[in-house]
Amino acid sequence: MSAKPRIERAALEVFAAHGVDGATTKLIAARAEVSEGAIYRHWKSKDELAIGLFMAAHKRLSDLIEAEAGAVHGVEAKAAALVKAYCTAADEDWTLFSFHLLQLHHFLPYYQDDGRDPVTLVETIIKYAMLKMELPPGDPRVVAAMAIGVITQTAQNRAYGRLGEDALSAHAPLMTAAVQAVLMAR
Amino acid sequence: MSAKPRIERAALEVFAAHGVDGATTKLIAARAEVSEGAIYRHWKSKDELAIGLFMAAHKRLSDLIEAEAGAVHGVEAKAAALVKAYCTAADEDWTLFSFHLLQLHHFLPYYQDDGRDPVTLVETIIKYAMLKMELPPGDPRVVAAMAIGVITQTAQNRAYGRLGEDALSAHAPLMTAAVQAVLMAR
DNA sequence: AGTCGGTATGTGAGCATTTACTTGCAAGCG
DNA sequence: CGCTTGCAAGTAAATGCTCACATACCGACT
Repeated sequence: MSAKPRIERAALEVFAAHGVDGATTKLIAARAEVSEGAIYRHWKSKDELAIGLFMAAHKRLSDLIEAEAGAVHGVEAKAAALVKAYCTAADEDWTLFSFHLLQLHHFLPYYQDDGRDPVTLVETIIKYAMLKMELPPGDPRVVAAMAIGVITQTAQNRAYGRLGEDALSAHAPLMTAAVQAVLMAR
Repeated sequence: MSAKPRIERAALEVFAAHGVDGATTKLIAARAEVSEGAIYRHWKSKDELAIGLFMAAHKRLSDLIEAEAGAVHGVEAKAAALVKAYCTAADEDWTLFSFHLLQLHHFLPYYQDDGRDPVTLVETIIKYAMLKMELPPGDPRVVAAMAIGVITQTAQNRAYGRLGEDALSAHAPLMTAAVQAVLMAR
């Protein structure tokens, strides 16, 4: 079988476990059962490999949020959609999702600011809902952060092994109620 | 002036910016205006330096939570106390706080499981409140994660430069209301 | 007060090792 | 054949850390 997908999987696992800087090309190659040189047939550098994987996760999550939230109306439903988007991303590829979650700050410099990242998307939804008086007023940046925090911290604790092996979606009802509560609270 | 505190400050800044693995002893020494060797007069290794700083932040935050939450009664007040504890830690030394926040997962292996970390403390408070029927039932591990997420994600976004330069405590009222809402939501 | 000696602190050149990455070669394949 | 994919061995640079040496500090003893 071709080495490229094996390398991607291996890299994902190693990056998630050790961080981008802590991961070595040797480890990735060994885990993929491939020589180190094989990596460089497909990527220019270790960082390019890492960025590619990260951006894939980033795009997937953003797309899911846009799709789910765009398909429904009203803040309550949009909150549920947000939780659903995160849970779908987490359930369909937990390694990719947790890599994105835990290594986010490593890639901040590479962020293109096109407003299509999860935080900005949620911020926009909240701003709009405030305009329509569906939400009480308040700094949308903070409200967005708090709402997302409900989900991401739960996911983080799962990644840390504090929540057992259940899928993230197992906690979706609880998270949905909490996100809705955060949005309305003031 | 003695080099040790200068090294601690420099290391904190470099670790927070580049991560533990991404930080080099050369960079730390340069920033502290000290030779590399000086570091090793006070610490056995780069990792020991990092762990020491991390544990200081960890202990400070845990102590604040225990003190603030222990001084009041009722979940509402304890929620406010939790927010206050985080804000105090963040305001009194933002560099130390953000280092702890962003590099947490690097130090998970070193965690001693004495129940005195922030998450477990909050979990215990929640369990007790549920027993006393002050809170609706639900997985305390998840509820604790969600409540803490409200605060930590806000802090993270501040660290990412998305919230301006205001102190974290500037958002305390909003966060307090949100945490209380999360606790009661179901 | 002065000076001796031991210890703590800081230097900077340098060490062994590890790191990301390259290169020459060969096999697979349409 | 021509092109892609993979390997094994290598390279130059960087990294964490050490060590011989220099200086500052500080109490004890005359």
